Amino acid sequence: MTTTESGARARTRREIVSAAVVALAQDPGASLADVAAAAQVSRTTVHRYFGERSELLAAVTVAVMDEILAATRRAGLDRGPAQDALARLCREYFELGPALTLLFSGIVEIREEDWACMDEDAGRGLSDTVARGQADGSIGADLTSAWIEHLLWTVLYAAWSFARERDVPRHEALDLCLLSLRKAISP
Amino acid sequence: MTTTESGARARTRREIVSAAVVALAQDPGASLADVAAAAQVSRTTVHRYFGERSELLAAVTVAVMDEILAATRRAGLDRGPAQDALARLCREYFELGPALTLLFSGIVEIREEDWACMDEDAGRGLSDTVARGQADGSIGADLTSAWIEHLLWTVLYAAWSFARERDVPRHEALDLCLLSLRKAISP
DNA sequence: CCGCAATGTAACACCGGTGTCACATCCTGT
DNA sequence: ACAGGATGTGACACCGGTGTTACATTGCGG
Repeated sequence: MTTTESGARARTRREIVSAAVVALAQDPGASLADVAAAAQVSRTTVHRYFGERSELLAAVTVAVMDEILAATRRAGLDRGPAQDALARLCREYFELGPALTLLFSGIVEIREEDWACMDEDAGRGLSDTVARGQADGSIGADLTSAWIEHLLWTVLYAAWSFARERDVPRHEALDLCLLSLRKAISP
Repeated sequence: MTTTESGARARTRREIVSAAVVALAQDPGASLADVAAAAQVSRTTVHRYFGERSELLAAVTVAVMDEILAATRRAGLDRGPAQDALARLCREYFELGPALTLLFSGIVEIREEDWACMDEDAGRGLSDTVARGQADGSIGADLTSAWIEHLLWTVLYAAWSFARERDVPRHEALDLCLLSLRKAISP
């Protein structure tokens, strides 16, 4: 019955959202027409699914949050030494690509409460891992944990943009990132 | 004779440009009306001085470049150990504030050739200092110099935004930045 | 194969930013 | 006090993005 309809609608919807992620990452001022073109869809269709621009943005935000949540889960932060866990997290986040750009450029804003909610759900988040590392001495206590979290995100984005702008191979940029980060947060 | 006229015009012009720097740093999509308001000037006046938006943007770019150039000169990169020189550079750049945001957010684009030209003029730039440090062993050779430069800018901006978003005292954010950076690029 | 859902096309009004003007006002140096 | 430059005010046309609608077309499922 509605299986088909739901299937078709859901597919188009996903198509539009993921096109929006890419388009907005490339150009923060991308118009709905741009997004529609990227999704190989009429502008009218975009409006049919999302009505207002802000609705699309909201959907994009949710999509990005889902990606982050999944990546965080894959990283398995509670396994092994804290430094290794953070390195795994970086590798996962690095693969997020455009979503990472969106998050970092502030197009997508994630509220404090949502972060907390995600941490809850992801089997403990970034902040706990940092705290764990500082507790067992594998991560330096000379830096605030808040700063370390901020630093991780920033250096991660640095690596991503480094690979994108200069055309350095991605794995190379990632290695530089991991090395720098490990040195920066070591005791 | 034209001393007065020239003086008045130059003052207003500077006022508008510096207001534009602040306004654009706060909101990348700031309208000319916003800039005019920030400069306490009529929108018409802005047009009188710059005609098109792009002209204003160009003027802003020049202003930012000048600020960077001056900051770089003040840092005196050829004095003392490379690590200290880079720390001094960070301190100077950190004080750039909104200009730093503009530069980092890509609103202001500086072409490769202009960077080179500035380095020439600033008594040797960032890249030479990194190279010097790597040559004398005070900076690790495990990281590419290109990456270290990229990292420095990024971590600097991280500290700036860290102080701005969370309301951490600026000097505190700067200290965290300098410490992280020193550790990251040490041998 | 029929029918409905999904999509496309075209046109429209609306809004905000832009760029330009004419005219009024203010301020400053002489 | 006067002349001229600098600025403000209000108005205008223009453009691009937005949101809506009516109607045509396609295509998939029953």
